[in-house]
Amino acid sequence: MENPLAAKLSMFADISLDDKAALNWLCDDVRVFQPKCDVIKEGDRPENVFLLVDGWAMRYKVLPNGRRQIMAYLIPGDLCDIHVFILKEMDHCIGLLSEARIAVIPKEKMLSVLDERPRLARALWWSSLVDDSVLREWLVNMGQRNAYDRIAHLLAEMWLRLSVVGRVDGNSMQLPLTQVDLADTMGLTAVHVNRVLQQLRQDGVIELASGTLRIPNIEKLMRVSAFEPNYLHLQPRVN
Amino acid sequence: MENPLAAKLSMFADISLDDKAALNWLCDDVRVFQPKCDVIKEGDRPENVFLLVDGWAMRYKVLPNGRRQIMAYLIPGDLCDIHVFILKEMDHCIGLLSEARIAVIPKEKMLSVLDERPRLARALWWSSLVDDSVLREWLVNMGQRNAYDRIAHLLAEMWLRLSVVGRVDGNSMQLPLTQVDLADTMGLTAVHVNRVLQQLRQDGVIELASGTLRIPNIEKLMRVSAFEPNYLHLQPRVN
DNA sequence: CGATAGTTTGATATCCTTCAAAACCTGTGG
DNA sequence: CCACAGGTTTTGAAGGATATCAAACTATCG
Repeated sequence: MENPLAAKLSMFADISLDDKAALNWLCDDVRVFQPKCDVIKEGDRPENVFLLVDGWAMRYKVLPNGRRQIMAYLIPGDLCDIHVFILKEMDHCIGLLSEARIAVIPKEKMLSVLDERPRLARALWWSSLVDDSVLREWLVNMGQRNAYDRIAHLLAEMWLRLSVVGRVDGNSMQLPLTQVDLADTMGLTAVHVNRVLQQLRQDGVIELASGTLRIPNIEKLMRVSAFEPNYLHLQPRVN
Repeated sequence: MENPLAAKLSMFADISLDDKAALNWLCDDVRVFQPKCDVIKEGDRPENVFLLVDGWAMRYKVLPNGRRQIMAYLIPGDLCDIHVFILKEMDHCIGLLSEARIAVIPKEKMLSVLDERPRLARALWWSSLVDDSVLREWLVNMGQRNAYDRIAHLLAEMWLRLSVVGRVDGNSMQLPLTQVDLADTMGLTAVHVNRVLQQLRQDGVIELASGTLRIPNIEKLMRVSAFEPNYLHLQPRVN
């Protein structure tokens, strides 16, 4: 399968064969991690950059009172901050939602590629600006949408992001999230997430069971969530 | 008054006199803008970077249904994305909350400084990573805290950020926000913000009137909001 | 096949919203 | 210097979305 980062970056720029080779070189140390383990912990001072090659991860934070907020999902092709090592220490954790294959990239290696391949550097810049944009949209989601629209919006976003990296198969995709995960993402309780999901199923918007999400009608999902894809900055609009 | 960006960056690294001169050179085109006007609009393709020298601005988005979400406050020393021009178009607006003095920096100028002053480039990198971190914390705030804690937390954050750039005078600061602004920031209604502010006043946590916020006891504010300043990455802890 | 994680259900509580109106500012023009 | 206009803050009453608690049900996996 193609390098998912190359797939994503080619939404922004033409990635040459040389660039692809450089990306593959970055990914020459791929390790397998078990689900539920933390790749980076709050307080760490990371010396490497991680590139998720396969599987799902999340950024999250646990408050003193025990509540957890998930702040981002990382999917194949996502880098965990190209420049983390600038900060003195991590202010949040990155944990795995599924088994994952992760490329471990020493910072020197990352920096050398950024240095020698300006076109790639620019594309990676674009990618991290898009990550910021996604984060802002999550804030909008939490602040301005009710539970139903909020969950629908998240599912639509993940569907689009996954399709860019070839992880959508027809009208279904893997969704390795429990209802508790969804709750901690959306600022809701698991109980309420459960009821909303039932509603979404009843309305024929989604089919969700045993880790597989089927979207019978993407337009409908987009419509009910008032989804505006511009914030994903996929200029050749997906779909 | 000192360049507020230099003040902020020196929280991260020693900024040399040369670096300061470079920063001042970046800021040689300062323009005055009136409150409530938009500096950048959704859909724009900005060719300049803006540095807020004085006043308050906000990032915000207006949904199709008319609801507004404020996603960040910009205060003196804040850049509106050092690399916006990489994106094809803006996905949100930047509007002014007060009269403001803004340095307009052509992208070439910005890029040349990043190129020639690696230490400064690194410090600006740090700054934009901190901005991301703040955004993530806002998500935590929305998702996991109730209205009272949420507002207290925001006020604590702004107090710290403003003190870094010398905008806190003793135990008071300017807060050019209406209760509607606060509501659109926190995902609450203005009515509820009003009642929570009354509660905060009653509890002796804040004094807020006519655009001035007084915090009689910072420790108390930090305590009630369970404020953990690590996400601001001010290594020599302020206070 | 029992243990454990995840999902579903019901009943009740609460936080926050909605709507509507009054009171209060602040600036402006007469 | 007053009056008026528009934005902002405050108040009250009532409704709704989501939380909380507790228990049952259902998968999944060694």
